Amino acid sequence: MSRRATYLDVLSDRQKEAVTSDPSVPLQILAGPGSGKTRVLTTRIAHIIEHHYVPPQDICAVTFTNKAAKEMKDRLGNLLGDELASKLIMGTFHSVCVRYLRRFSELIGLPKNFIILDPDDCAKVIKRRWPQYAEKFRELAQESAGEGGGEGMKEEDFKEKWCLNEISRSKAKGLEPRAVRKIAIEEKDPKKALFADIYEEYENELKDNHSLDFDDLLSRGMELFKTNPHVLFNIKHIFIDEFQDTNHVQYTLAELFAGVNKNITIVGDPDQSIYGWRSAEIENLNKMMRNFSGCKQIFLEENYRSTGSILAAASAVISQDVNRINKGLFTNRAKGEAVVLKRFSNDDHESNFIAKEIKRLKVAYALRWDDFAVLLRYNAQSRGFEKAMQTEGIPNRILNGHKFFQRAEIMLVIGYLQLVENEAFGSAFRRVVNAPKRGLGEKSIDRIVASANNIGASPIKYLRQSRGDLNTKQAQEMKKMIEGLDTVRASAKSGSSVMDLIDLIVHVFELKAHFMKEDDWESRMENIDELKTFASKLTLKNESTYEIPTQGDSDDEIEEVVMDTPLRMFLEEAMLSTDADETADKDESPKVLLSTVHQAKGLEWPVVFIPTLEMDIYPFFRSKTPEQIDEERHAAVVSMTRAQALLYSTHVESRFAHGKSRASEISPFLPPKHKWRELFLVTYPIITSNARITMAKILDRPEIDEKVVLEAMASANIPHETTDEYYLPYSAPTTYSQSGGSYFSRSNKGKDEYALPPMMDSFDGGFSKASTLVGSASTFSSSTVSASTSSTADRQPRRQLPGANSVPSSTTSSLSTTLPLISSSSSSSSPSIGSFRATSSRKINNLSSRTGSTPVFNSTFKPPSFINPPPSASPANPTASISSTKTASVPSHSRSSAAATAGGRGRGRQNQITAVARRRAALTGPPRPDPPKWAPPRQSESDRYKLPPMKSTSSKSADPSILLPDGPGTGLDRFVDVGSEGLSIMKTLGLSSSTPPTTAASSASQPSIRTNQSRPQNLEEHGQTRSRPNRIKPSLTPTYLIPQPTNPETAASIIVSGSGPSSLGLSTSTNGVGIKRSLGRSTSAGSSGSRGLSRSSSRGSGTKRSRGL
DNA sequence: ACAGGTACAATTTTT
DNA sequence: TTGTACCTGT
Ligand SMILES: Nc1ncnc2c1ncn2[C@@H]1O[C@H](COP(=O)(O)OP(=O)(O)OP(=O)(O)O)[C@@H](O)[C@H]1O
Repeated sequence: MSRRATYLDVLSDRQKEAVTSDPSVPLQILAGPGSGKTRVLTTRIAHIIEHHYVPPQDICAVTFTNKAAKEMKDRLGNLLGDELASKLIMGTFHSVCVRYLRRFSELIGLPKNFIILDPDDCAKVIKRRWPQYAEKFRELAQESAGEGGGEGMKEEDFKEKWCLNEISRSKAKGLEPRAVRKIAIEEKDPKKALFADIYEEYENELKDNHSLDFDDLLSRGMELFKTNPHVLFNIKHIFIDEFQDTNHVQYTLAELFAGVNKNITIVGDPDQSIYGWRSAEIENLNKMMRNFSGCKQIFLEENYRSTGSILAAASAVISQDVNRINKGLFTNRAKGEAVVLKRFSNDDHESNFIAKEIKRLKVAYALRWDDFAVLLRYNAQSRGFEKAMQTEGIPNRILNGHKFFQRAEIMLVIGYLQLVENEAFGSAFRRVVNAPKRGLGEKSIDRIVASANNIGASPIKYLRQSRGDLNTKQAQEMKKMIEGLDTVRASAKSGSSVMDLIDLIVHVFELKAHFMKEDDWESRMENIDELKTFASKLTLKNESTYEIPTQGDSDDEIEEVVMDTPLRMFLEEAMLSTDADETADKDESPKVLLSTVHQAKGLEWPVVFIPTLEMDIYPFFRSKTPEQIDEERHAAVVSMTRAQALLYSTHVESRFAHGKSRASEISPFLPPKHKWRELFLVTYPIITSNARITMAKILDRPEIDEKVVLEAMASANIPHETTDEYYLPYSAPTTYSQSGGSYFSRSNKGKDEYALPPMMDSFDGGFSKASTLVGSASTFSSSTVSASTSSTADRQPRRQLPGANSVPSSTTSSLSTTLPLISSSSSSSSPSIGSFRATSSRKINNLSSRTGSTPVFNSTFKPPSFINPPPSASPANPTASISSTKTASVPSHSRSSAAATAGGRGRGRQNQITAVARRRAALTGPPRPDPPKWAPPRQSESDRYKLPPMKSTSSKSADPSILLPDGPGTGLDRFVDVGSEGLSIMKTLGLSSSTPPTTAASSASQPSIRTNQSRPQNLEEHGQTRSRPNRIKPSLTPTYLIPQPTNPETAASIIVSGSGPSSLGLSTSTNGVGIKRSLGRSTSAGSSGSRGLSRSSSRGSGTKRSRGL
């Protein structure tokens, strides 16, 4: 009783009505963002369990993402207790379907151990046959051209991607190949007919493969429930969140779950539909009204999430959609701070602004890193922002889909696991069979598969009984591989954990040796460690997972245990999870989130940044139809309405892409300028104590202690009021004020005129002089950073990297790779740290086999001795030892003809840039420390700011207190986020807080940890030079295998105990292998892990690299 | 079979 | 600028 009162108490009357509405009446809750839909849904579930005595295992709740499912489970746990909550059948449509399919596979003729196909594997199915298809298409096109038709038969529209999408769309609509063919014949559409063939072949291959793709999970699920409705015998009620984004099959599933009783509750918002591109149909809302007679609708109108200002701005955007029914959303919250709409001259300034502003706001409002989110239109946009945050030392996390699982090394290990689970899974066979190299090329593989098909067996089964036409060596290798698989399978049967299986696979198939043929093997091994961590977290999670109730007696139970083997669960989860970090521990160090709008749906943050509010991004340039444009607008509005207290939107005049700067216009979604005055602040916001009070209220947090905040701001040098100069990259605020003064003041005077910030680039004629000054200032800043590092080095020679000063310029690029970016363990979450292109993205000659971390250098290229000190040289000096380990990755350059090769090319380029930098220095040049060559501004960047750096800047660069925020004058506490932790780290390391940057920099030196092919090169260049003494990144030991706890519980406890930024020590302890091991593991699990996870090169690793492997 | 070089292409959203 | 598909030579 009292409990019920409790949960109803926190609801509005309307919400209460929704919660307590008769469960037997179908219910639609339609409401705008932040109106508490999800809260109502959750509470309603609890209510029905508590008040209507429906057992939780009889309730199914479907969300759109795993994240949302987790969130809901947590909230339910709070309402009902974890035990009850965990019994609910809850998850995404996909994951729920998998559970059922697994359980009842035999009912629809599915093998029990079917494998979920990775999208990359799906693509390969099509790709493999593409030449055929393309040929056929050309024939068809010619024919139809002859007949005068030919429209819609353009070859450029017929691509693999299109086919894959089309397959997906067909499945989402519930169309099988036969149905498509029928339509094609009716419509006399040759293209569609060809597609039907392709589709059919695709389906056949999947079937032979014992595999299902994502869409199959839904459509086969639908098939199961249609043909065997009794498997849903117990379902008493289904709840669906974000209903506006369901597609046809999902709608059907909803109906099937609702069953004859039609007990269904859905929530949705037509204005937030953003998944039309994957066949979501808003129409489903109406369809539901039609198909569920007596369906009740409840509208919620009050927004509880955001301030008045944010809501007003969002309304101004959404109301441009004229066809929309206005839902009259309102809020009783305070108006709050104005929404900031800021324009910058280019993308660099935009991202710098965001990074710096996050730092400022965090202190000024006493927030945590995870109170901030930067919401993007598409994933690739994260780079620039990641880089900026990196530079500012902001711990961040990128939500990236399940890219981690697409990395070549991960797919390889998973491939072996898949074959252990189900050796008929041909995609895994193809992936794995020649990695490590077994002397089989594509031709041989095709032959094996073909022969196997002929006798109707899987390739492995075929190979077990016949050596086909393989040569002796190949046949031997195959035998060995199959024996290896059998070994692992036996281990799996005997109950080994997935972690152990992974270790076994790495061992049995000698994957490490395989990886070590390439110079980025360390990061690959790290990623495999990460996969193990993922596996261990999963084991824990699965213990609290719901079971699908079955009719009949309990001997099923035994079967069930066999069914849900850890391996099977792992493979499932690995395919379905969007983010390896999803299972992240709650107490993991907080991070700023970089995410796409789509993944941010349903979530909220105190502070949200929306960059790139520009034409061709919002709406995306490929959006053509009004529906598509509307959806783009929805995306923009969804972003805006994620914000609780502060919303910043930015756009730029010129964006850098594909090596070129392109002019960019503001998004047409923004309201007309005359409305800006009431909606936006176009200048930098001043942070007042009033604002702090409002913030606390909105967030429902304790009042912020003014005194504490003011002190923090003072000590971190954070102004209440800022100007452009404050946001200049890398600079201390005073650096440019003199030169830029008049210019800035002008900009600041511009009242509500949308004044161009001074950081314009040179093509703006009007301000050319000033902008030149400033532009050059910021240009120079990159070199300034270099200078700062080296000047620090000059001041603290004993701490610097051995030999750093004497680096011959021609080899500095190598050195760069030995200088890792400094960062705290928390900031290490960002994927880029410590990795570098030289080894990551260039394909490099295989060196003769290397052992351990001792690099083997080609005789023609001798690295300077300091690069490669013998490991023994350094026990007392971590720096040296670490750089030595790093060196293992460097020898990319160790090739005979440096200039001709990839590595050589890379170096050449760097030298070129260096030359530019030096020339510039010479031009402007009051003497300043020789700019270290490992941090040259990227060429294009320099091009963008046409002029050489200002003298004043360069002279300032000599002033350590300005250039080195952490210098003796400023103190560590400047970077508040690290604070005591950083200090204690320093102390642990025996360094005083006044230790200059380089010290920490070098002590934190570390090998490349995760290699990210897609990361811009200058990222690490800047990162490395940007000294961050108080951020210490744990170093990961590259060479030896980190022992894994065998039992998941141990593993978990280690992870927990080691989580958080305190996983340091590592950075310095050289010989403390023992420590490193345990801590290193935990580090990997916690922060540094997510780094590699979150960023993996889009395709680079997944596809291209797979060849290398 | 495999490695290296060159020309070219192209930039979304996800389970 | 970066990633990759294709072509070449060993
Ligand atoms: N009655 C209420 N009183 C106070 N706060 C509320 C109330 N209802 C919801 N909230 C809060 O408002 C915020 C938004 O709620 P919720 O996420 O449920 O909204 P939503 O409608 O699902 O939003 P969206 O459509 O954007 O996903 C949450 O922080 C929630 O705790």
